[in-house]
Amino acid sequence: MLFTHMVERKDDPQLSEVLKAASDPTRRAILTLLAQNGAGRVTALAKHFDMSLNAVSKHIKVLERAGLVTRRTEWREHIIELNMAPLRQIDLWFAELRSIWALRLEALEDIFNEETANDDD
Amino acid sequence: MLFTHMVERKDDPQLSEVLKAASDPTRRAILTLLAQNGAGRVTALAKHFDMSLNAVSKHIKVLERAGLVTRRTEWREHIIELNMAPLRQIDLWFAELRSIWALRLEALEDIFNEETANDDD
DNA sequence: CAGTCATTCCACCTAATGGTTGACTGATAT
DNA sequence: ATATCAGTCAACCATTAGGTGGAATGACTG
Repeated sequence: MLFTHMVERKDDPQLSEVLKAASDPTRRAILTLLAQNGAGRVTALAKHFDMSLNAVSKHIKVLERAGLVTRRTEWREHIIELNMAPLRQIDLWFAELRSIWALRLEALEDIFNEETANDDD
Repeated sequence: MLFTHMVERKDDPQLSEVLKAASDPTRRAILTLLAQNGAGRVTALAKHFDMSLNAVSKHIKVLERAGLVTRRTEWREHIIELNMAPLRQIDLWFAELRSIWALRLEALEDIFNEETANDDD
C-alpha cells in the first residue's frame, strides 16, 4: 500500500511563529534574560543589547505575537514576562515527526513479515 | 547578588539555522514527507507542492544547510534523506532555558530561607 | 545525434526582517 | 508648567527570503 498524498496539510501557523521567533539570537537572549532575572521592563531588557530601544521593543513584540512573552502594562511601565508554554508545541511537532518515522519502519517490518510468510507457502 | 550582565553571549548560529529552517511550513512538510516515505528524489518531493521545482530545490538547500537533510547524489538523481539529529539542539536549548529558570527560583528560595532565619533572631 | 530527464545556477520580483532616527502619548518629578 | 522618562508608532533603508522563469550541465533514450 502506497500513500502518495498523505502529508497532513495542517500549516500550523502558530508553530511557525514560535519557531521563527526563537530563531533570532537577540530574541533568544531576551528569553534567557527573562528566565534568569524574572520579569522585566522593556528598557531594562534593552540595556543588555547593543542596539536601539526601538529595535528591542520590536523584538519583544515578535515574541509577544508568538506567545513566548506576555506584557503586563503597569501605567507607564510595561512589564515583560516569560511564557515557556508555546515551546511545548515544538516538542509536540518533534514527537509527531518521530512517530511518523517510527510508523514507516513498522510498515516496512510488516511487509517483510508478509514476504517471509509467503516464502513458507 | 545581582548579575546584571550575565547573558551567555553564545550566538549559536547553528541553533538559529535549525530553528529558522524548521519555521517554514513547506520545509516542515518536506521533513514530514521524508519521515513518512523515507528518502526521496527532489522531483518526487516537489510533486507534493503547488510550487515550482526550483522553489522546492531551494527549500531543500536550506534544510541541508541546517543539517536536517542530507544529499546522496547518485549520478543525475539526488536522493534526499532525513536527519533528525539537529532537532536535538532545539531540545537542548529548551532544557537550558528551563534550567536557568529553575536556578532563579532556587535562588529566590534561598533568599526566602535566609530571611526567615533572620526572623528567628 | 537529437531529445528528454533531473537538477542546479542565475537573474529577477516582491514581501518581510532587522535595524535606524524622529515624532508622539502619557505619567512623573521639579 | 516644563522637563523627563517609558514606551510605541511611523517612515525609511539595506538585506534576506520565498517565489518565478529560463538557461546550463550532464547522463540516458531513441
